[in-house]
Amino acid sequence: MTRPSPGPRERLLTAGQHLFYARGVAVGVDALLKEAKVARRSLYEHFGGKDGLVAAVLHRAAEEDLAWYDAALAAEDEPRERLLGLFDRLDELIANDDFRGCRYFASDVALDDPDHPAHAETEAFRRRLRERLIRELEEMDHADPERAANQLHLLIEGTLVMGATQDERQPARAARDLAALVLGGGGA
Amino acid sequence: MTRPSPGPRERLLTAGQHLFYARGVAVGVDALLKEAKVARRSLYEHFGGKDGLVAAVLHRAAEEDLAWYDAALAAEDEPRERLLGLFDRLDELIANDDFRGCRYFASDVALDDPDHPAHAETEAFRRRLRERLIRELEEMDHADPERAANQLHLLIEGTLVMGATQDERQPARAARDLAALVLGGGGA
DNA sequence: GTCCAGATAGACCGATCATTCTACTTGAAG
DNA sequence: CTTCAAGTAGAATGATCGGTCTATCTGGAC
Repeated sequence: MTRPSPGPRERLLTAGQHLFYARGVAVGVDALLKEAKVARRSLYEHFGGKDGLVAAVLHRAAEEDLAWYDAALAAEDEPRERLLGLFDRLDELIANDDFRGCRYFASDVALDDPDHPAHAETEAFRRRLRERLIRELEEMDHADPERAANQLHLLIEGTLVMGATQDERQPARAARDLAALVLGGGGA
Repeated sequence: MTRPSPGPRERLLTAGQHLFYARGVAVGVDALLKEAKVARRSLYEHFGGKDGLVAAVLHRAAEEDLAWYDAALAAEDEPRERLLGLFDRLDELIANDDFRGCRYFASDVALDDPDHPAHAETEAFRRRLRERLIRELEEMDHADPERAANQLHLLIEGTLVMGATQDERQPARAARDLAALVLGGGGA
C-alpha cells in the first residue's frame, strides 16, 4: 500500500546507495540517472545537485548500517557475547563478493573538500557507532568503556580495511580474538 | 655533487608524492606540472602518462615507507620492544598536521579499475610490510607468527584509519596496548 | 660552428563532467 | 474539459580532464 512503486526520489537514493559504494562517489551523474531510471531534472529538484544526493545517501546508509549493528548486537544475550558476535557478522559481511570496504571512510577520502556535507554524515555515523559500543561496554560493567570503545572501533575499522585489501586472511577472526582480550575474561 | 638540481623526472616524482597524498590521486595533471615546474611533455616521455606516474610514485613511496618501518624497528633492541615501539612512531606520525591516512589504501579506493598498475604496488607494499612483521615475530620465537602478523597488520591499518578520521582519540596508544596483548608477556 | 637530444611553453583535441534549460507527457484535482 | 504540478527526455553549456601536438630554447658532444 505504502509502495505503489517508488518515486524518483526513492529510486535515486537506491541507485546512489549502490553505485556510490560499488564505484565510488566519483561515479558520473549519467550512470546514476540511468540506474535509477530518472530524469536529470528530478535529481536537481529533489537533492539540489550531486553533492546533496551523496549526503542523503550517506544519511540513509548510516541509518541502515546502524540498524545492522543493532541487529547484530541483539542476536546474543550477554553484552560480552554480543560484542564478540559482532565480529562474526563482520566476517560474513567481508566474505561477500561485493564487499568493498567502509563506505564512510571511502567517501571521506574521495571528497577532499573539508566543507562537503558528506563529512558531517560520516562523522555522525562514527559517533553513533561509538555510542553503541560504549553502551554495551557500560552494560557489561567494563572498567574503562571509553578506552575499550576506542579499541573496538579501531578493530572494526581495521577489519574492514583488511577485508577490502586481502580477504583470504580472515581479518574478522583475528579482530575477534583481539576483541576478546579487550573485553577480558574467557578467550573464546 | 650527485645533485646538480634534480631533473624533471625527479621533480615529478616529488610533486606526485606530495600531491597524490595531500589531494588524492584524482588530482589534475595541470596541478602536478605546476608544482613540479615541468613541461607537459616531460610527464609523458618519462612515465607514459598519469597512470604511470601514479604507479612510480607509489613504488618510491613504498621504498621510503618500508625504510621508515625498518628505522622504527631498528630503534630498539628486543624484538618485542621493537614492535611495540612501532606504534609509538605511528603515534608521532598521526600527530602530524598533514597526516591524511594510509596512502596505499586511499589509492586502492580511488582507482576502481582493478587492472590499474597502482594496485600491484600497493599489494607489494603490504606483502613486504607483512614480511617484516613475520620476521620480527619469528625472531622473538612467537608461537604463531602468521596469525600474530595478521593481527599486528590489522592494528596498524586500524590506527591509520582512526588517526585520519578522529585524531584526538590517540588510536596509536590503543593499538599499542592491543599489540602488547598479541605479543604476550608484560603489559607495558 | 653544427647538431641533436631533452627540456620548456602552451595551443589544441576529444571526452567527460555537473549543471541548466526547453519541450513534451502524465495524472489527478477542481 | 481545464489546470497544474511533477516527471520524462534530451539538447546545450561551460568547465575540466588526460593526452597529443607544434614551436622554441638550451647545453653539451663532436
